[in-house]
Formats: sequence, structure tokens, C-alpha cells
Amino acid sequence: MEPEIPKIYSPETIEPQWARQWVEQKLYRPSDDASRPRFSLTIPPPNITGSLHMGHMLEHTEIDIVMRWHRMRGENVLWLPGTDHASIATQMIVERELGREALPDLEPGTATQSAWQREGQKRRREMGPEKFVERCWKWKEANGGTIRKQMERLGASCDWTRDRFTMDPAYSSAVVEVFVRLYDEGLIYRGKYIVNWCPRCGTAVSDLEVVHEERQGKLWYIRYPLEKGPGYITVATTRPETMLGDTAVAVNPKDERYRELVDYRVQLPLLKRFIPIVADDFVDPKFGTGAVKVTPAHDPNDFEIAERHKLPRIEVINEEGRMTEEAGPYHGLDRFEARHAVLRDLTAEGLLEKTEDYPLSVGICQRCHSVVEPRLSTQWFMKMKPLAQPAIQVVEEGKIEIVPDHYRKIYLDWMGKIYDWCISRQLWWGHRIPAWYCLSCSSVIVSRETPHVCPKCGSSSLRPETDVLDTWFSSALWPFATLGWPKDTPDLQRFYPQNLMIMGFDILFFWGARMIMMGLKFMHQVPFRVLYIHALVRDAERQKMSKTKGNVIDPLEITEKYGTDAVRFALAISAAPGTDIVVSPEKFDSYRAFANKIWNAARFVLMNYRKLSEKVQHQIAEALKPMPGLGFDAVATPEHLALADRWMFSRLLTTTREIDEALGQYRFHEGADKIYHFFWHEFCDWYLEWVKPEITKAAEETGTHASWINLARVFEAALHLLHPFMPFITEELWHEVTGRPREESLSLAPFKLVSERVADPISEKQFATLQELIVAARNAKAELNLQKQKPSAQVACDDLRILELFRAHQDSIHRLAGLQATNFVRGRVTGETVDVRHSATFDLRILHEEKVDPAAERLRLEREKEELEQSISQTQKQLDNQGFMSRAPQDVVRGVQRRHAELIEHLRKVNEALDKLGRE
RNA sequence: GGGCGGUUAGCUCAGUUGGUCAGAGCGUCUGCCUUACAAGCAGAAGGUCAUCCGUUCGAGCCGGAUACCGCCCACCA
Repeated sequence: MEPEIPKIYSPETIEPQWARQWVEQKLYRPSDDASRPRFSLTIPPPNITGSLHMGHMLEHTEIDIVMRWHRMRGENVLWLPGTDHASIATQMIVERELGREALPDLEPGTATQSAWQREGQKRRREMGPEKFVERCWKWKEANGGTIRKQMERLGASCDWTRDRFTMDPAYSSAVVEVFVRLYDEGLIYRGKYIVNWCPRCGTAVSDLEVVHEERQGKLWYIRYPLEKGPGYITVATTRPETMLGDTAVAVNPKDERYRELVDYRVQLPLLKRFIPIVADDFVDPKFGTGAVKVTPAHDPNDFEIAERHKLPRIEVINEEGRMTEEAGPYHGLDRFEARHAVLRDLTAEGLLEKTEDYPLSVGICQRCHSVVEPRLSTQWFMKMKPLAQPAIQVVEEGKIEIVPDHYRKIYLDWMGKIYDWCISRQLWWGHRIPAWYCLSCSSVIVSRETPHVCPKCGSSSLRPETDVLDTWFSSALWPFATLGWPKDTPDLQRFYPQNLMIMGFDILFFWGARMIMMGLKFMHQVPFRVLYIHALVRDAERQKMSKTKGNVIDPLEITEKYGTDAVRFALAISAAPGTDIVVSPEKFDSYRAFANKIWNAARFVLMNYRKLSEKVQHQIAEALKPMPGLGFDAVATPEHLALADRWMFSRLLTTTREIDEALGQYRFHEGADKIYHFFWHEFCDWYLEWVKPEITKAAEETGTHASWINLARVFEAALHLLHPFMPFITEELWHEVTGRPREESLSLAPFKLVSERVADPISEKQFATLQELIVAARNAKAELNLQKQKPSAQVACDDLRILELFRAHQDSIHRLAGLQATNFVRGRVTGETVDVRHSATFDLRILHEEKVDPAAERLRLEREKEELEQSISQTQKQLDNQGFMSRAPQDVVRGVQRRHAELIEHLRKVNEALDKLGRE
């Protein structure tokens, strides 16, 4: 005796075991069969620091849908997973952990977090790089697996045997190889320039890692006394403390006000140094006073001015954000303290002319939110323009398609004005830059191997570079380094270029653009053919999810509650390209209901199937056998099928095509919507209800089992279509329904498209007419308050064929509409009763005892008449329009004509009814 | 300062070459525990498609303005 199937689907009882089995069986390793078309994608590697959030889940759901879809179409699919070492993020987390160990008694909170961070940073320096990096590795071993466990649980069909990490030995050597080659080509250089410096992190960061924040600031007007004679020149600045490093005042050469002062000197207040007034085109005469202080060591523009005028560069702020000795009396002060001190002293000396409110955008460190300090520093840079050019070209030529299309323009705009990339970081966790400095002749050695002597002077006193590379430098190699590059591996040959990349917009420049540049540089081919940018996940209040806001939905938690399939489906059906998606509990609820619907449809099938005698079960199994997958051609041709079956197969075919097309264009929401509608509102609401009597009769051994075969086929096909979206429930039910061994998997069952032969527009039309009649009857019953009863009805129709159709299916009509009996007649309905429902093809009268209120009936008919007349006047206008008749396509004209005729016919009937009502 | 996206039913959003597109889900209302499913079934109400011009025989859809909302980029002190 089979156990009873529960009425409520419990995902938690089946999902974990399938998740485990898929991984244990290594199901998603691509095969070695080279004849099959392949489809490959590498995952955007999540940072080892994190656990997955809803953005990841959306990303992985979209990827998984595509992967499963292609796999079920017989393609050789590789989804390569992996993680990123996340240099700066990991270092911060490990530091914080060190801090927490040192100060375990602090109350948790933001203040504590930064206290731990500071303490951890101190501990790190005490430990030294070697021990600290060791500690990072330990942390990675302990926490890096979280992401994998989560992904497994969420059903991601990736090939875990190819799992990669950006600091794997092989990967690291690829990083070195790239660095050395780019250096040898002169594309990587070292130099002293203004960089974005985070005083808290103690490292340079790239421009992309600086986020700008609008803040209310002030513009201070400071007087710089002229060296000769009385008077002064006033400059406006938002950062008065940097004046300590001023080496000039600049004015526009065309500015009449200052023309005579150029080349004279002013005295720098407070420090009393003398600095020149220079003329430079950069200065905007309309801004402030038209005179600008020049601080070459702490402002990129001033740096440029200083270059042009050969001005000295005085550093007054150090790497910790404190004032240097050059700042004289302010030495040792924090930069913000120094600002107050400078302003105070200027006021005292009467040199602060005025202060204005001034909104400004402040550069903030992406990681720690400290104010970034532009600072002169020796760093490694990468020349971007030569690499960007080909990367622009491939997108312009369509060799890489960016979806949605408007991101293409954003990409091209950014690439067009790209500038050099600061790739060195003063961090310890990451890829060490493969460079050494000769302490004798100060030459720089960049090498794959550790050098023992200086190739120039032969000295053996070499100092290795301690800087590491920006994390994104290594990520940029991801599409080929994960496949074995620089070795020419079979994987590289088979899976590069990849078919698809799916990522969020936030890393398009950080990662997407750089992968394209590096892929072209080192593989001479694009890294992927399509770059799909997915949506941003927001909460019900449209807020971006973030830990600090506390509105983060944990995928595992939500998955436990609603089931992975429901969450995946909710994400997929919301994921229209180019729009943010809003998630809410209600949304998950409705797709949990959908999973339950699927479960219960299966329950119906199974319950009845189990009632069949073994003999009949065997017969059905035999009948289904010659059709591996869904080879419809092997069975009865459509003409031998009942109308409902023909309709269902035809709808199945259409749905399959639609999903195919939707997913081919990454229109996940459309694919999800199509299968949802098909399964619930066509398969369940109509088909299952339609065939129910035959199915149950067969189960009771009183009917034939012919309908079983069709039902089984449609249901299995529906599971195939659903599987990429809802892998767990479909896997479970596929086994239940087909009885296949548990070792097999629906995810690998090739889905042969339904035979084109089942396309059947005539059946679709006929079935639609039946549906129309049934809906009309239900509608009329509801309006007449007869829902509890089973009244009789009269149906009249001029078209004999339609009448025949109705008669042939009267049992189904009665059952589904809740009618007792129907008198089908040709022509008009008979009798005195007036409450007749009209359509263009038929009249319907529900027979009932209660007399209809003539006034209400009149009202109903008047309203119907009004609506019809409105529609008619519209179609009439179109048909009277010469331009429309001559210029619109034939089928559009015919469509309007047909509709017009139907409306006229319908109106005629309504008018007749109104006449009759008037006479009574 | 540039650029991009959005504005469609009470809510969240679909609507791909301009013509059966005015839609879905949720919510609301009505009636049903009909032996697959009340996480369900059957009905219903609800929208000048932000505003204004224009192109067209025909416009949520194309073009141009305007108004809000949001995002991205930017070295103007």
C-alpha cells in the first residue's frame, strides 16, 4: 500500500535530499562528447567574505534557469563555480576578528565595530604579513565553504569538480603571467602620482572604489597678502587645511582683475612662505574669486597645474590622515582637527574674509566609508586606453551583445573616457606584485620567478615588493584563468569564449569591462558572447537591501519558509530586464501556492493511477514506452485524439515555443509567466477538469484508459517546462509519476520539442468556443444567484457545426458550467422569458423559477447595448476611414471587419431582447 | 554639470519591431469545503496608460517638450 500523499506540499521534505544527490552524483559535469553543442558560463565569483544575499539568489536563479534549459535541450553545459579572495574586504574582516579576540568584552554596535577594526589593524601590524596571511587562509577555510553550501541548497546546477578560487596556485600563476607580460609591454608602469588614498585602510584605491556623497560643506575665502605693497589676493577653498601645502596661487590668464599680479608672489598665511601667482587656463574666472590656491600634493588638478608650472609639491598630510612636519605648528594633528585649527588661526589673523555654505561631493572609501584623501604616492598603474580600444570595438560590432541594450551605451561611454588604473594596494592579503627592487642600483625587476641577483648590477641585495594587486585585477582574468590559462588546456579550447555572462550593473565597470579587455588581450577573443545585466533586488518599500538598513532577506531563511522553488519562481517572474525587482512575503506566498498547485495536480494523477489495476498500469506503461521523452510522433496521430487532447497538445506546443523564445532572449519573467499560465489556467483549470471523469472512471475500472496516456504525456511535458524554474518539485514529481529510478534526473532528461504535428488551430478555435459557452453560463448563473443550483438551459445557435460541437460535448458543458440539461436549438431561443445572454455565435438562456425583475433586466441590457454601440462606432469609424482601408494590412482590416460584424450581430440580439421586454 | 531609467487598476509590475493589448499577480467584493488542491474553485468591480504638442489612416508603444521619482558618471577649487 502506497503511503498517502499529503495535501500540502512540504518543500523541506524533498529539497535538501535532491540538492545533496545532485552534488554527490556530480550530475552537472559536462560530458566529453565533443559532438554536442556546448554552452558555458563562469559564475561571478562571490567574495569569500560574504554569505549569499537575495541579489546572488536572483543571479544564480537566472543562471540556473538558462543552464538547465540548455542542458535539457541536449547541450553540453558547463557552469563553472568559484569564489573571489576579495583582498581588501577579507583583510578588513580578519582584522575585525583579531580585534574582537583582543577586546572580547565590548558591547556589539557600530562603535565597537570600529574599535575592533582599529585594534585589529594594530594586531595585524604586530603579527607581520606572513602570520596575517596565514590567518586569512584559515579564515577562508572556515568560512569560504558557506557560499558553496548555500548554492548547493539552492539547487545551482554547477560543476563543483571545477570549483575555482582566485588564489588557487594555478590561478595565481596566471595572475603573475599577466602582470609580467603587461609590464614587459609597457602597459604596466610604476610612478608617483596623486591617487585616492584611504587613511583608514592605509592603502591606495582605484577611482571606482571611491563613491561620491553629496554633503553640505563650506567655501572659505582666505586672504593671501601680496609680497609687495599692501593688499591681498583672496582664494576660495573647501579644504582650508591643505593651504599648508600650497605652492602657488593660480588665476586665469585672461582674467583682467589679476593680470598685473601674475608672476608676483604672495605670502602664504600662517606658514609665512612666499609662493608665486601663476596663470593657468584651468582656473575658471567665474568661480569664487577667480583665484585658486594650488596644493599639488593633495589635489589632482593642482598636481597638473604644478606639472605645467614646475611648482614644488609639499606633502602636508600623511598616510594616516595626519599633518606632517611640513605643516609646521599643525604637525601631528588629524586632518579635520587641522582644519579647525587653521580656520581659528586665520580668523585670529583677520585673513578669513567670509564663509559660504557650499554643497560638495565628498569622495568616500567604498569599503570603510572614510573620506578619501587625494595623496601623492608611488603606485603601480595600468595603461587603459590601448586595452579599451578593442573592447569598445567588439561591443560596437556586436561581437558582445549587452542586454538590456541601454547598458551598451553606458559601457561605451565609460570605456571612451577611461583612464589609467591604480592596481597596487598597500594590503597583505592578495596577489603580491611580482617585483623586486635592487638596493644597490635601484633598478626594478619584474619577473615570474624570484630573482637572486640584480640582472643589471649583479647585486644580491634585493627587496621584494610588498604591495598586492587590486582584487579586480585577478577577477579580470576569470573567464580564462579558471579554464587553465596560460596552459592551452582542453577546457580552454572547449569552453572559451563563454556563451553568457550574467552580472549586476554595480560591477559592470569593476569587472565586466575589465574581463572584456583582458580576454581580448590574452585570448584574442571575447570572454563571452552575451553580457546580461540583471535587476537589482529591493524590499517591499523599494529600498535597496543592505545590512546597515537591516532589511536584508536571507535566501536560506526565506527558502526554508517558502521553499526554494517558490522563491526562485517569484524572482524569475519578477525579473523583467532593465527594471528593479521588488520582493515581498506576499509574492513568495503566491508562488508557494503555485508549487502547491503543481503538487496537487500530481496528487490527482497519482491517486487515480494507483487505483488502476496492475494490468492497466502495465498497458499504460507499455503505451508510453516507445516514446522516450516526448516523441509524440510514435503514437496516434492527432486526428485520433479527442478534442480536449488536441487542444491541450496544441497549447503545449505553443507554450513550449513561447518559453523557448523568451529564455533565448533572457526574458525570464515572460518564460515564467507563460508556464505559470499554461500549467494553472490551461492544464489544471480546463484540461484536468475536462478529462477528470474519464480518468476517474478508468481508475474505477469502468472506463477505458486511453485518456491516461495523453494525460501522462502532457503532465510530463509540463514538468519538463517547469523544471528550469522549479527544479526540486519537478524532479520529485517526475520520479513519482514516471517511476524512473531515483538515480536518474529530470534535469538530464533531454526535452525533445513537442512534434510540430500537434499544432491544431481548428481545435483551439473549437475549444475556445466551448469555453466561451461555459463561461457565459457560469456568469449568467452567478448573476441570477443560481450558483448553488443546477438549472437547465437553452442554447440557440445559427451555425449548425457549432451546434453539433455543443451537442457532442454537452456532458462536459453541463459538468463544468453546473447545468442540469440543455436544449440545443437552431436559430433563436424560444419561450417568453427574456433574460437571454447573447454572444455573436450563440444565445443562452438559463431556465429558472424566479421571475426576473424587468427593470433590472432592462438596465443590464441597456448597459450592454451602450457598450456595444460604443465599440461599433469605433470599428465603424475605422472602416469608414479611407486611409485605414487602403493602408492597413489586409489581415488587420479583415480582423476589424469580422469584429464589426460580430458586434452588429450581438447588438441586434440585444435590441431584439429590449423590444421584447418593452412589449411584455 | 552631463547621461540613463521610470511614471499603466488600491498595491507590485507586464505589455519586443505602432493595428484583438488595455493585461497579470496580490488586494477588494460575491457565491462555493464540487473526493487533486480553501495555499483551492467559480464569478465581479476597478485604469483619459503622468501632462502637453507632434508624426501616422491608426500611438502606453515612435519623436519633441514639461513635471515629479530613482540611478549612474564627473578633477572645477
